[in-house]
Amino acid sequence: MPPVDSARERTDKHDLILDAAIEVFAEKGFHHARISDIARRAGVADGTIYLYFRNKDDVLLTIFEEKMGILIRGVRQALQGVADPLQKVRIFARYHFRQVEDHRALAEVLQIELRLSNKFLKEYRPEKLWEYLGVFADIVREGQETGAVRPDLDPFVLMWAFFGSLDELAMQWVLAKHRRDKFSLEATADTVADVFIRGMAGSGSIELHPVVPRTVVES
Amino acid sequence: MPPVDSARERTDKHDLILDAAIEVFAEKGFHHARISDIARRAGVADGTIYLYFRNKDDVLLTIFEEKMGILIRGVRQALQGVADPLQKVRIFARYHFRQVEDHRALAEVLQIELRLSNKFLKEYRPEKLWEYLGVFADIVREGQETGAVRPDLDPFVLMWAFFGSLDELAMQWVLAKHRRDKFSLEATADTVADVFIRGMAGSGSIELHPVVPRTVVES
Amino acid sequence: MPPVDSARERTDKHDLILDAAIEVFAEKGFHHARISDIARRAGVADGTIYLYFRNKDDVLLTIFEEKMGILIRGVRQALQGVADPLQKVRIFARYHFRQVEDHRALAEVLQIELRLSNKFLKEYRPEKLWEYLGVFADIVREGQETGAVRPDLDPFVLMWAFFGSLDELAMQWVLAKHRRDKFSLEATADTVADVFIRGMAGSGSIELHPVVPRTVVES
Amino acid sequence: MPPVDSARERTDKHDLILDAAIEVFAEKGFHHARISDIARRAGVADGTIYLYFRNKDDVLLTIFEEKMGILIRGVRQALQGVADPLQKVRIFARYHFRQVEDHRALAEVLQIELRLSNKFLKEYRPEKLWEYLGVFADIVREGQETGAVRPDLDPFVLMWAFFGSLDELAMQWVLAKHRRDKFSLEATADTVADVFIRGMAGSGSIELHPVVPRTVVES
DNA sequence: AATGAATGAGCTTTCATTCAT
DNA sequence: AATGAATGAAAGCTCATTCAT
Repeated sequence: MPPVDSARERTDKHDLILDAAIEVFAEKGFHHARISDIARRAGVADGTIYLYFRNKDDVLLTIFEEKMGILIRGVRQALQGVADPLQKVRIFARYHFRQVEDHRALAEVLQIELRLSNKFLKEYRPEKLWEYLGVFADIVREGQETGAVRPDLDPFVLMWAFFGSLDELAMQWVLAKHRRDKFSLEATADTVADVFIRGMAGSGSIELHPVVPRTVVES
Repeated sequence: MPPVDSARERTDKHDLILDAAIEVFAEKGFHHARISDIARRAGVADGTIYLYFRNKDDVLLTIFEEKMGILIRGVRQALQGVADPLQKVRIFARYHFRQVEDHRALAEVLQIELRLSNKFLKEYRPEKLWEYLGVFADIVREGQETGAVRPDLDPFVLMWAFFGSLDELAMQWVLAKHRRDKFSLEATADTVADVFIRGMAGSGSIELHPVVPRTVVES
Repeated sequence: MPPVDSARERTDKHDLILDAAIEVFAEKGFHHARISDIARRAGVADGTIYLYFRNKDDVLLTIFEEKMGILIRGVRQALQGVADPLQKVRIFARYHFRQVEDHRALAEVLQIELRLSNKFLKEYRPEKLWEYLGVFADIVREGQETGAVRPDLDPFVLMWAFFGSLDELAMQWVLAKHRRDKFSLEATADTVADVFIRGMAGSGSIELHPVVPRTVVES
Repeated sequence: MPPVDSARERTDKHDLILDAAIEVFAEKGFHHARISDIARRAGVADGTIYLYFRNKDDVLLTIFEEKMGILIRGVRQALQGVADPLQKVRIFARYHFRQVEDHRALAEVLQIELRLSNKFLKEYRPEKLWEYLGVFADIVREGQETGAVRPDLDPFVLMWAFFGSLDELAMQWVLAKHRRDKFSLEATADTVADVFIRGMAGSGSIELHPVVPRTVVES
């Protein structure tokens, strides 16, 4: 993920609080993090947090919204100038894991703590996530138009399957911190990309594996 | 999923409480479910729950342990007699989604509520999950020995990638209940299986294995 | 007011808490009384209060409800066997002030603290108060039927005027505790009764003061 | 009530704030009214209020002090030129209720919100109220000197009894706004006056004083 | 084994008030 | 005089857990 605030004043309370919250959430977990912990870390009073955010949930959700925005801009930029859809898949995977690796605390919050929030999972519509994944879905659709991607694959299903793989591996990588068995995210990115690229590829692109007709499966 | 415990009486307090808990957790969420809710639903006193479980977390974890045990036995049985590793992948996917579809309340608890428990994500070692996924990792290893699966793929990475796909799609399917846009898990199983089978397959291996009819899975 | 619990166990938590609350409310005021103050005084845990009452307001309202019930039964009993409506007015006044005098803490709560509760003044319908005052309104109506009370007086207005007088004097007597100028409630009862009896009396009963026709006033 | 402050500019912050406060207190209640609400309504900054008033309580108390001052001057003026003490009682009652009727928001604040303030009831000495009621007590004493009022009545007791009646009825009238059963304060004034006049009158005094037409009061 | 009344720790949020500008 | 961003104290209520019966 790109630097959160490349050249702005560090005293802006909004950012100050969010950055403190990311650290505290990553350390203690959302549920166990007290507002006063965040306030102390940010160097402001408890009440100040409520001048910038509605409540504790809002702090978490804002982290999600703002950081996802950055993520979306980042992945679009990384894909710029790349023509081959399958190549884009690899870039997407690498980009995703790179962000996780470069922003561990943030990744931990996004990967784990966000999911601990009832509000997030059940009430909130994570449109920013959909937008992020929409970038991938567009790659699929584009590939299907050029014949690079098999036309029988549902972009919606493929999108969640791809994200599920990235997300689960990122989760395991983050959790590995608490255990002792870290693994390389970089190699993982290529493995996942390889599998999906071969799995998605249209007949014209990977000659070795003819497509099994879908109807057979559904017999 | 098979009957939870075919050989034992259904009035056994242990099972009575777990079944009540699954319903309550699915309805109100783990956090908002009160012990007294579970007790009332199970027809026992609050204190009785503590005769069978250490605490609220333990109830959730026990659901996980016991249900995963059933899942593991079930998937092994579904794979029995199947020789082709790639075919096994398809069966695994179908089996997984079939369980989600047939046990919605349980799936909701396993998919969503389980992740709301700090204990589960950070402190607990979900060995039953590893055992379940180990079945898949073994398929990969086996396939690599016979040449059906590309030897350059890390079974560990592949395992989490595959599970991530299944899990994320199951999550979206469960969450779709709260929204209005359900989709077919059956077709989804085949799409995911297709992508992974092609992605994993060693050269020239795909044509060899005709699809096993679905009835086998459901036996 | 009659003894709250003439011959019952003092360990009943409900009464224990209410009695403690009356004392604490009288001492510190409703707003400044903390639930933990009441709990400590009653010798129970904070949470126990919530087993018997919905919240702090409910404790105050229950005091009102229960004590007013006793007050109503008491005033009815005091009026039993008295035939003359004007005599009943005197008995009502004396009874009211006697209760205030005998139950200072309770009177203070009912007089002062109850009125500090927004809920009570704006949202709550104090039906028990209406029932208590209804006893007085019935005296008026009865007197109007026998000719003892002027027929042109609205019982509703008279009821609130009479209660206002009693209440304000009781308030001043209670507040006098905080100042230094106590006065006799007994003599006060007779003064108020005298004024209202003469003011209410029909022409047949107090010959000296012919009624000024109401129409003149409204000219 | 006469114009609040005829000789001074209406943009004076002091008055601006008080007028805003009366409205806000009447609408939301003293307790739920926030300083920022008053500030916004008055068109000033929060901090500005503290340049004119010590604190929130002081705002309420100042409303009381200033408005009571006006009330005192008003009632004295209404009584000017009236000789008969019993007639004065009627004028007092009419004047009091007329003020309540003409200044609902203010009446609501004085009737209800003022009593919600602990400070007012327990710590504050409402000398302005005493001065207002002193006008009534003086009427009583004066009447006792001329024989128009029974000499055995304690002016202090009578004063609180009379005020209690007025106040309670005004309270019921104000509260009736929240319910649906308004009643006429005008007729009520005469009823209360009638009762007290007869109740206070010395022998043979009543016939002497014809009722003064209402227009005098409204002059 | 079962009960369920009792416990009491735990924490978000509000808002009157301050004070640097 | 005026501002308004920042402060931080303060407490009601819930509910997992216990334990006497």
